[in-house]
Amino acid sequence: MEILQSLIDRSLVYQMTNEEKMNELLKAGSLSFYIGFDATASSLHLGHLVPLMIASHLQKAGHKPHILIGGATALVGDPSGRSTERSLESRDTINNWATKLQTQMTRFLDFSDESASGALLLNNADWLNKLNYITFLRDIGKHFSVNRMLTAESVKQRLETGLSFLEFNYMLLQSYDFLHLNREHDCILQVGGADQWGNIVAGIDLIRRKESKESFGFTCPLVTTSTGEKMSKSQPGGAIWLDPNLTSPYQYYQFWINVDDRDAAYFMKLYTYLPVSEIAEYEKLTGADTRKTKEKLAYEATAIAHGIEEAEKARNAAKALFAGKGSQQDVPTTDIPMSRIKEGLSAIDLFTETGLCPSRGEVKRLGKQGGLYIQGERVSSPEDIVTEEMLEDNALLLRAGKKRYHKIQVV
RNA sequence: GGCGAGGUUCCCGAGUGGUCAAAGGGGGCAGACUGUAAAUCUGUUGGCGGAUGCCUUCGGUGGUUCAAAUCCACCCCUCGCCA
Repeated sequence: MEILQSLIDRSLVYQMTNEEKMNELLKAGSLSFYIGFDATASSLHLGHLVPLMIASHLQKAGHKPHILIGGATALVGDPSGRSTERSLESRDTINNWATKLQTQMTRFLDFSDESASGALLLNNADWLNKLNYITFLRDIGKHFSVNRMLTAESVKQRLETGLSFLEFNYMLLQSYDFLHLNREHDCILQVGGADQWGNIVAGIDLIRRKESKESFGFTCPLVTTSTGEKMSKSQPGGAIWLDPNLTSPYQYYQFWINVDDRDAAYFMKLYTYLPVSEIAEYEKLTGADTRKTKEKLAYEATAIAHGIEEAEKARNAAKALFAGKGSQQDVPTTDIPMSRIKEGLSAIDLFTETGLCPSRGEVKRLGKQGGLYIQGERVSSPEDIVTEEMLEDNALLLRAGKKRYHKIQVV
């Protein structure tokens, strides 16, 4: 199977330059490609997943990924696909974030030195921060036509709401990154999200002008759910992060198992390594059977992001809670000393302490609406003290709403 | 630099001295119905507190007033037109 075709089959490709030639190159042998991620938060989130998966597929096919952490470009902020200017963070913060992102990526890519296709991590701060403004303008800036930049879709949109020169420069910096990687690492392919098209093409042009060499690019679709939501930060209940401290593996699993029916098989293609032929079988499932697809999807996706062990736990917990099968040992748990129970803790205390509810007011509201449960019993007065008699195996199972669970283990 | 418009709670957007924790919509959350789905209907949507109480919020800082998101001064930022 040709790698390019298999990416297309998985709906991972949106647009590309010179498909025929790129396909030949990808078949001919190992090539170097690059994908950039700006360090704009301390963790990657769902919106970063597709590019990571593409990098992973390409690596498995023998190509060498260069993962660019935009330590410098994050200081500028890419206007593409954004309606407002990004807030400016300090350099220290961004460096700190960049380090964290690096570790998360190791789940998706092999960074070992031994293999010829071992992924390389680079931070564009290493070369961009050294640039001299005048030199840069003369060497690089002169190759960019403002007239043409103004016609770029990403810029056009921002012309309505405003765009500062800082952001307007982003395209030049990203193009320069590509040029740099082309020179230093022989990168001839850049992969990015659909909103990166303009930046990628600009880089290809720059390489042609400066090096008289051909390079390539392709973009992946900006994934949206069937209900039109972006797969980035605005999911129900907040962003889904890859950092287990921000989004636990259990929550991560729950996100996937709760996707819309219409997205289940599609997401399988995008976010797992399951062969397309196998996914085709899942696509045949309809109605309630779609749950099987989602269970598989959730398990696979969690295994990729958090490892098999965590995926197993998340699955066990889900089975125990929602299907009543197996033990509840893997359900997210908080330990509480017996002394505190004896002192008297109310549902309000327990639900806020476990993070099931953000505030005491929220607990009361939930109670009023009938969404509070302890040991499967609806709690109507959250102020009531929880008694020792309610414990079962020294544990309490809390539930907020239909599907948010947390266990209290008394020690 | 000049002139004009504007910065409101998660988002959009109303609100021009008390009745404003702030209309309406979106989103979120909850209940019912289900398959931990969708659609639909209903409720709810700043924090704390044992009721009519207090605290934080309407770009920032000061001020006027018994009382300010609403008035005044200065500042910051955005947009448009002009230069």
